[in-house]
Amino acid sequence: MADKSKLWYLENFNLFESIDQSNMEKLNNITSMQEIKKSQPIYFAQDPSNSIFFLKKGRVKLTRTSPDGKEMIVALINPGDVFGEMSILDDTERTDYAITMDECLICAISKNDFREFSEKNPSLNLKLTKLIGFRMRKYSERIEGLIFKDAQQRVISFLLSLANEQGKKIGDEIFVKPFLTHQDIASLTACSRQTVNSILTSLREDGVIDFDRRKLIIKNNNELRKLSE
Amino acid sequence: MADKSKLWYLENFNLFESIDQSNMEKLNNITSMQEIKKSQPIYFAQDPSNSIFFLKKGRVKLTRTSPDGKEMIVALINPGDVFGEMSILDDTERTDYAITMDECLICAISKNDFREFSEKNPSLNLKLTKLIGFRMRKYSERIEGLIFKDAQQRVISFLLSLANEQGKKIGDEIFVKPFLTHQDIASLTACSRQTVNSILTSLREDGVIDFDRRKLIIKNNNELRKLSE
DNA sequence: TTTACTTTGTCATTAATGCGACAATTTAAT
DNA sequence: ATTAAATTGTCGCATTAATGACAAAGTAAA
Repeated sequence: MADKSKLWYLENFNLFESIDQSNMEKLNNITSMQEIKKSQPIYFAQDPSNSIFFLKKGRVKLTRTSPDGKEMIVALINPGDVFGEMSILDDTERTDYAITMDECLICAISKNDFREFSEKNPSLNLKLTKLIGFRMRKYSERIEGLIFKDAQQRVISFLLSLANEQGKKIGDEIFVKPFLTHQDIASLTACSRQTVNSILTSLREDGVIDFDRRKLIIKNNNELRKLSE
Repeated sequence: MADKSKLWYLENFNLFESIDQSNMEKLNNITSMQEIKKSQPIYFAQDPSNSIFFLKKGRVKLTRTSPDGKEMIVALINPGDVFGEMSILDDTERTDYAITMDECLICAISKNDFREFSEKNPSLNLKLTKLIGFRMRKYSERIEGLIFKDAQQRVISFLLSLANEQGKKIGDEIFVKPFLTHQDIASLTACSRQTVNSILTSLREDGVIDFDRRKLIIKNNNELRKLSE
């Protein structure tokens, strides 16, 4: 199931994969490529949302900030992912803030160009529809998690999805190179930094994970999965 | 802003509004109308999702249940609203459970018929896209609320949206005929029934609302709005 | 190397909310 | 009309997780 969903993702959401050569060139013309340094904003909340982005290299995080300054991470964007696609559905301003976490290579397409292009490429349209459906499902899973799960279950669910997306299986264990601070994990799972720390520590004590500043290892995937439900 | 959003809703999401007479008849042919009694299921979780529904009369609630039996209300559906439209984006099974709250008149269209029909009616397609965008925004507002707001703020936000959608303004006050139990409000706002009760009671003590079993009155909208932020 | 800054780890305290219990009230069913 | 069931109102207690504080460890900068 975990692997299946990853595969499915790759097959379905590499948005431009099935575009033929001649269209690919047209696409290239309406596209601008940019290298962006670490910790640079891509767009801000309240910006007009008139582009869709495609991340070639690096990592991006989308965040939202509460009136009193708390940060929530809406999503982590990995190479191959699309982001900012709400602009196609909706002419309202951006509600989130996009910032690079690494040096990034980002491809941008204006909303209008994209609409025009996708009208002539039905397969792209279909993929976009699937992408939107996927996003909706993600959102509703998140709502469900916030309502039904406690902090530990949410953190574990996050670890599992991280392992699924970024992990390398070595024997029974899954290795992940950590690139998120505890504060990041807290902003992703809606709890405090200290709570994240104590959850991780107690999971390590129980032997289901191991971690330090340079590695994160899922030692007992099944047990973790049980704990997350 | 509140009124604007209601108007916008009516103009944009009365999905079939701008369909012309001849197409309306075609639509009628691929549509089945059903009267359903109070407290009857329309579909269950895990059902194949192959229809879209259009509520003509009555009220429907969409719920989801946690493994240990807690209920969350995903959405309340009012006359004029579409529901089950995720089926268009997505061929997976239903994740929610739809049940009537009143005697209802419901119009159903098979997913495939709808797709076919909407291909020939670009305006419908556009509306559908807007609807999806609207749903996404709703979802992300809900996530934000769950993360940034406490129980009282969430309950108040709910009261405000209820007043906005169902309320009748009389002078400075807004009257709403209550049709939800405290437990329902709890399931909508992700807190316990007792917490809802004590929040409502304390708001009544402060004079910003009034309520009993037959009425709910928003006495001080501005104050409520302030409290919800 | 020295210094400043960020991140992690830990603890004690506090605040928010859940939960069980039970009476009072209202509504529905017979 | 009587009885049963659902809903509301109120407690006190238990639990979860936030918060503030501070030391230790690691990282970046000067």
